[in-house]
Amino acid sequence: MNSYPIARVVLDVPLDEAFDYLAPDATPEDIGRRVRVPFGRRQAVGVLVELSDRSDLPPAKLKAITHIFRDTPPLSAADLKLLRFCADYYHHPLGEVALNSLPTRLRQSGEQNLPSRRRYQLTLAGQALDPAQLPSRAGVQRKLLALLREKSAAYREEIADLAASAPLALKQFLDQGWVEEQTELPDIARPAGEPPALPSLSPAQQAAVQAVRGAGPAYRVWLLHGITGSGKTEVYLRLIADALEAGRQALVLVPEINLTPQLEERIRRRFPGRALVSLHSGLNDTERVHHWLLAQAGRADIVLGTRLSVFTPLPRLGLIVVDEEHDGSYKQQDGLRYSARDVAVVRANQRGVPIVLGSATPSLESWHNAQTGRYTLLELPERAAENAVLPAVHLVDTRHHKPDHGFTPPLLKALAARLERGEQSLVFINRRGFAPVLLCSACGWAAPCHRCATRLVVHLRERILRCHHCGHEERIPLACPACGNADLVTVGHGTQRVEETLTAHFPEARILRVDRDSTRRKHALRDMLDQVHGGETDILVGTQMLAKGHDFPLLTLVGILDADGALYSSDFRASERLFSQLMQVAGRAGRAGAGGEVLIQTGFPEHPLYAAIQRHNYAAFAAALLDERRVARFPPFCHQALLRAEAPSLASALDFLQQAMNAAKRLDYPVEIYDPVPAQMARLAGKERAHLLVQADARKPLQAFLARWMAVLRGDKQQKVRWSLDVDPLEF
DNA sequence: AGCACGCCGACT
DNA sequence: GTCGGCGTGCTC
Repeated sequence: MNSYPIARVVLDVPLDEAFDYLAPDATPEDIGRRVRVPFGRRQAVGVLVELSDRSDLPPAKLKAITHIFRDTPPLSAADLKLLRFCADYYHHPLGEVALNSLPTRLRQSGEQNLPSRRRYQLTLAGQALDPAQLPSRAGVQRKLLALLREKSAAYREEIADLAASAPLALKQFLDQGWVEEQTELPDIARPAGEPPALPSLSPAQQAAVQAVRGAGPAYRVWLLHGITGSGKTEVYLRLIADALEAGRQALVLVPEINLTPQLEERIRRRFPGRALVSLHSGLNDTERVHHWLLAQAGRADIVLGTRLSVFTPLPRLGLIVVDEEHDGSYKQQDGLRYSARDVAVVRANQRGVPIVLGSATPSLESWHNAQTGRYTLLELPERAAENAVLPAVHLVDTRHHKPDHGFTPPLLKALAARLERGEQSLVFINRRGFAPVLLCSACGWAAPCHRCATRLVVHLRERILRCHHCGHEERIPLACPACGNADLVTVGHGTQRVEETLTAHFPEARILRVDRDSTRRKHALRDMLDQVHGGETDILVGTQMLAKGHDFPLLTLVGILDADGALYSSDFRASERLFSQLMQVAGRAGRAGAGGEVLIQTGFPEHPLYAAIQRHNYAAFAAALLDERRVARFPPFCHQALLRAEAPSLASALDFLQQAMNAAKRLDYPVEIYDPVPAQMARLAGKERAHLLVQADARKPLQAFLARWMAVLRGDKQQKVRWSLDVDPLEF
């Protein structure tokens, strides 16, 4: 009998407690291990988080653990500490946090399907075997014995290479008890070859690398601010090299977009002989668990992945890099609504390692932290590539230059000039489809989505109306369903209409549209980008998708249509996002020697956002936005949490929130509690949504309040609305 | 979240 | 007479 007969187990259920089980043979080594337990009528997989010599439950209620999975290492104390932090900070059950941090294969109760490689070695009996005892004609058996003697262990493939009948000989050896089989986690391919010659660093890059190096291996947050093309990646690579040199692992986080492969290739080439492992949505479950296990075993040197990989166990962690730290995809928008960037900072702190947050347009939160000295700012002010200059940004005032089908004469002229010179252009419009509105010219009816509080977008090519929020599709009506008028008009522009307009203007041009619709096919985006790089395209029309990462050396003009919408949005983060997006798109122009040009069509050319874009002046714009936020007491000058509710009717959602608000006020904490309001997208996929904002000047009182409030809300059993808490919300 | 049990409507 | 609707209650 063990001195710890009780195991506390957390499970993937929305219950904020651990469950006690009898575990007579569990040892402290098993803390952090996956276990299978009976739970109600079924078996569930959980994580053993604590051992105890007693339970508060009557012994009759205790069931025994079914199985402790000892085929993989347990989560370490450090891993569990990070998961506990997330559970506490985001007020989410530890079991859900822990189980969701594991690859799906490990959430299922299988130890049989893990990637493994079979290895064979001689048993004592096998070692004692005299080859003369083998049948005289068994040459293959002799060869096999010789191989196993020489190598002490051999993989199945090596044995198969001996002779066609070698596997049979192996089976005979196994049957005789001369050989035993073991399984091990397979390695991954490491690139061979010499490290490439290192590119020389600009003075700013050099200074950044030296600063981080000089500070040593301790925790510190570095904000690497560098415009597109300033060579942030090269700085990451030098710092990763340092970490590897010191025998540590590096964790590199990237946004959820399709440019991971490029970065992966670049890192792989840079570190021959090192094991780089990726964790992103393109992997299947087997690859994912394989990579994860290699990281956990300390056999992967570099882990490159999206949001979820921030939780990957890394015993030798020495450096964290968060590329494009401002990117919204680091924030999970359902379930555990964590920010991988923020969790990465906490993790670096817990592990005592440096973390580098990189961006051309840092989030105002990070920028503010750099201004106040919590983070250390590293600036890369110049483009690193030789001859590379920043594109000239011009504003085209649409009040003077009237757009025809979305295009002003100056933009058309600029496009024509590029065509003449054989250079590429990019027309950016952040709206796919043909037109955002189908309007009845007689009664003003505009095709609505019946499940969302939004309008359907016209997709003329497919002859359908599509909701970009819930995916609902319907045929384009022939007449207005409200008044019967047959004159329905499309209003506004999307990528399809822009493509059509350009084709009409430049019939000889090779035009390529790149958006979610045109790249739905597998590898479509890659094929299209190859076309662009091969010079087979004259004009690119595209959305956001084209803004990120991709290099277009032949591109010298970027035209931006319809960006004004975000200028006066009710979302206080809209202009921050627009700025970041425009900086990124503008950065596509002129990465090569030729100075690029950016034309922005706008009805508000005097807006400070555009002035800042023109001067490529992030710092000035950030300062202005931070002033606004300070005055309005918005983040980062306060800390927020949003209670979100979803119900069949808006009234019931608001009613629930009203009661939650009353309960919150009774708790009497120094936090501000706002009235419940409908969400910005009040109806989504048939569900009415509303929320309630709470905010405080400091994290501590907010957190203390949230803990009490959640306990009250969870205790109140019968609510028919679905609700969730969003700490540090980005979207309203 | 599952997965039961439990008590009221249209059907082989 | 049953199959099945989802209300409500529990899971160590």
